[in-house]
Amino acid sequence: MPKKQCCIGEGLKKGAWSAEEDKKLISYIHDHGEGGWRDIPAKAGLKRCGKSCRLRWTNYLKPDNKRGEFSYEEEQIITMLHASHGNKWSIIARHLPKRTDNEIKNYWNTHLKKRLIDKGIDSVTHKPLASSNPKPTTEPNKFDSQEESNPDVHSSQSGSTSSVSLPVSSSFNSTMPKIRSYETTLESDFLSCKKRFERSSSTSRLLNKVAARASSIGNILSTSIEGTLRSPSSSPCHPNSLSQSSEHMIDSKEDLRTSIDLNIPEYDFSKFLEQFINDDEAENIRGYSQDLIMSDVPSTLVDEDNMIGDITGSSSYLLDHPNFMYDFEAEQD
DNA sequence: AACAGTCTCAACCGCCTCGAG
DNA sequence: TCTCGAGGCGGTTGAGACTGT
Repeated sequence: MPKKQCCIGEGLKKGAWSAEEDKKLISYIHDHGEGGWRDIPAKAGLKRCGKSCRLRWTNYLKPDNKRGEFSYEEEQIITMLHASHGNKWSIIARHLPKRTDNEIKNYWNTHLKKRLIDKGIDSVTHKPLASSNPKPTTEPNKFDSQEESNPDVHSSQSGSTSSVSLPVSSSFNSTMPKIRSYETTLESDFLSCKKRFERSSSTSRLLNKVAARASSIGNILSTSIEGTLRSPSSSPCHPNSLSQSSEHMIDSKEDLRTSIDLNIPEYDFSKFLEQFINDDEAENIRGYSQDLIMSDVPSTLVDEDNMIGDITGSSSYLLDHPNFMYDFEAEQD
């Protein structure tokens, strides 16, 4: 039997869908449900191929679809997942149930990819571009002369210049200890971040922002993963063990949310990673953290209120998805 | 106002996967 | 085991919107 070719036929229409066509398709799927796409055009009175109908429905007409601006939280998730999966848009879309892979793909290509490149990060590997410095942000950053909080970070700059980008491109691995030595012992809740901003100069506010987000994300991850480590029978890299141990550690999500451990003194995220995770995975997580930091708004536009919201948003996602890291492995397996 | 260049994103293309027979 | 076809997927295109001159 000769293979019936899709999308090739007399009088099949291409290009943008009209409102009338949309109406016919919606009406048909409402009455008969999804599936059997090959037969839908004829039954619905459309001069389109079945594939075109399916794409139109899934990408645009489906009522579940969330459209419009991507939230900061969504951007963070996409960036993190892209660091792990690359251009596997369908996998990424599964973590954002109301977004289509096509929409995510478009958003990546038109916004997020450029943003990473502008920050000096390779949009494929999610690592700092080796041979080039990040492009300066739209406005130059001015390091205050009184800035003393983190001289190490200053030393990474060229010294005399007053126009700098975030001091991360040189190497996130080497930046982490600097951030930690600056002030990563966070207090009991996110509001402590705000206190620190209030008493800091513009530059240290910027550094605080970087440190706070790195610490915050690190602590969220550690709180989730430490549950696994403390469970005597668990294997830290096994997806099931995490959920089991989480039950022991955390009575409810709300408990976790309120007791999230921001009191770990001299918290050493890098060391923590080395304890239980292989080098490649540790590298990936550093990559996620770096992306979270670097995908921020231009560094000169520090908005404390938004930042607190951003941290909370990113953290909330991780709280809601305690198996987040392990889902990657499960999917890849 | 007119034009050119750039950006966005819906839609298409072609290949791949997987289940049915 | 092989073939076929439906559906899924990622890359690419191009029309329209937007922006700058």
